[in-house]
Amino acid sequence: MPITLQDVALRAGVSKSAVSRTFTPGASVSAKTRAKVEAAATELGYSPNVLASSLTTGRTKLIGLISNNFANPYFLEIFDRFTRALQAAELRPLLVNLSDEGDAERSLNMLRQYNVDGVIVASSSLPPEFSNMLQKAGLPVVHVFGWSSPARHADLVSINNAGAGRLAAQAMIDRGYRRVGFLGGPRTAATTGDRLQGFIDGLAEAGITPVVRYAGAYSYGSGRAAMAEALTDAAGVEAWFCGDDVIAVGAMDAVRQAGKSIPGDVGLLGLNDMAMAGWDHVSLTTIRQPTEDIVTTAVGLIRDRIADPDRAPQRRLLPCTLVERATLRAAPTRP
Amino acid sequence: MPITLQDVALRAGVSKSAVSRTFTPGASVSAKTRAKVEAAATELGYSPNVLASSLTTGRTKLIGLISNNFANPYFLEIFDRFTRALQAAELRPLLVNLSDEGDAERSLNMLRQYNVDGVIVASSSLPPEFSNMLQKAGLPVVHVFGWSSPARHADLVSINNAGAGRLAAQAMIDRGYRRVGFLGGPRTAATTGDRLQGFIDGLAEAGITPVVRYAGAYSYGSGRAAMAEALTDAAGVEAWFCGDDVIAVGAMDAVRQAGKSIPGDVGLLGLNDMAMAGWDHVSLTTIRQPTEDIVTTAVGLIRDRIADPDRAPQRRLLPCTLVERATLRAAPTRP
DNA sequence: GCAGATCTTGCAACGGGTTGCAAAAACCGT
DNA sequence: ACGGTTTTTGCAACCCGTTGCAAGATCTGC
Repeated sequence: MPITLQDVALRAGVSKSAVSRTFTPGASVSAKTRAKVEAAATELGYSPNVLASSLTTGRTKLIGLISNNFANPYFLEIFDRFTRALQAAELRPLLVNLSDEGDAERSLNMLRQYNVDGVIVASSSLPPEFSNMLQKAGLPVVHVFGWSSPARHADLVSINNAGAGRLAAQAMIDRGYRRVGFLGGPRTAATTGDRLQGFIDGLAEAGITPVVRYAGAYSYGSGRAAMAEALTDAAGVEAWFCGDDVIAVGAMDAVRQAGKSIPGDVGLLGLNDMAMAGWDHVSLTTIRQPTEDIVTTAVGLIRDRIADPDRAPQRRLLPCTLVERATLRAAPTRP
Repeated sequence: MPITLQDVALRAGVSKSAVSRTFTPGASVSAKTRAKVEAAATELGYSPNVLASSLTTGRTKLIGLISNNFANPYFLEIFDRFTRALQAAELRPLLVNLSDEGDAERSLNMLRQYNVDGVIVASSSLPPEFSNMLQKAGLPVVHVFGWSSPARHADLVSINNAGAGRLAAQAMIDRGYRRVGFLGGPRTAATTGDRLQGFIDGLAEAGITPVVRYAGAYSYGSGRAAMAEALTDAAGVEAWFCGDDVIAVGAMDAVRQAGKSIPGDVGLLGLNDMAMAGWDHVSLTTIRQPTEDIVTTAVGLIRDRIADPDRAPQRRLLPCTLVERATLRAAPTRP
């Protein structure tokens, strides 16, 4: 049923090789043959079978896009951008949902079965070991949205999490908050520790030590539950730096549920700047990740690494900025 | 570098065929050979190359998952469920972002190049013609979340949109609303018309004719803008049936922005019941799509159609239910 | 117009599997 | 132990392209 190289060759009255070469950029074909082949090809509606060609070339142009953050609206934006960026680079995302534990082995297997050219691990909560495992298995991988300092195997694109923590600390200090809390993402997430450390360091300059709590997952429910607990548990805290916007939104509801006002009674600072953070009723003051940059950088890195699998692990840390909205009280304007 | 069938055959001291057959369910291999092969395979860490086998079998176990709804948080849930359901069926989602127009042709081409076994079009705003085009090109396709009555080519899984419209009408009537509006999704979306028709029909029984407005897209911004306009434009409306939850959330903010209360001054009814609809500060009264059912049904259909490409187009319409929350006033309890 | 250099082109082998077919092996009943 | 079945097995061709190689065609310069 589908048109093959053979069919086109026959129709154009040339050999298979000639047809193959017309579709291979940089191969040697005369203008005459090329014309004949192209005519025949469009006539027949032929498009080469990538998978068959991958057998000999070893390239499938398939990129595994792995994540386990399917409860965090921010990741819809991530997927949107990644799919576009990959498509623009003529690459195809094979989406892998790693929400269910224990699939790591099977996923690796799968990715090898499909001969993916590379893997993008887009997750803040998958352990670096996972990326390293893939990398060791010979797959080019770039890890996005995670970072644990010692890991030096897979390529990495991330924000400077410690820097973001310090930025958050500065925002708190500028606004005169003294009793401050950190409501991190999952304790196991590589990023959480870095953010906390930066936060602690930044606050230390003002002689402040933050209260520390964790949400169990990057989700509304976890943020809400964690904050509900923290409100009785650590009642005196004036403002919380949340490890993620969706956690912050959950926290926000817990605060309101408790009858307190934002930012009057409790201040909240998020991280990500997902679209929803800008919605009127959310208006979350937050630290923006340069999502677009992160994505294009990641796609660039994966292409580079595919081209040269042996080069040293790369690391790109992109800067964040504070986005002022309505969940922290205003900073006093300086004269 | 990667282990091949050949390697395993050599190691196990059998022919390639024997190895191939041990990995083909239902093929004829003796227990003895199978044991030898399996031992050799695990020893070498072999897993068959799906792509190579697809050459002869014609099956890639790749499913194109196409959408253009990347601004609607509901679709993160959709992707989550689809990826899981497909993975559970040993199928792999090749994610295609069709947000940019004009890619239809290229996408078809791509899907053919990758020899996908089938396509799931998960979109309420892609025209049925798109699915039909794929179907005509010989790809098994099931269209999810859309429905236009006359289309009878691709398989379809959807809710009964007209029914949902009537359900919405009934909800309005039950609560004593008389001046009612419909704030649909994009005018071009297949579903919008059906929902409106059902809504109109349902209201007609009570002698009510709704005001009709449309949002330009399934997004917060579109819902907000459309409602902002409608508030001056159609000021007397007491309650709106919104074509989608995210539109309803946008509308909600527009209403509040205008200084009106919900549901006091303006009632809102959504459709989907995405996770966010249940968040405290949203608490959207909405019509629930049985998402899980829809997804498993769709995956079932695509498997069936792959098995039998020539069977008549199927259509599965699943029932919706009303989820009572806080954006419509309470219905008077009947004695 | 010709020898030599440069392009094009087709052949055939290859990549990693699958599968029809016939030969070999294991089974059966007596 | 033997003929007849039923299974199991290996061979070789095939799936759809790619690519090294050598032969054929074209182009150079003189």
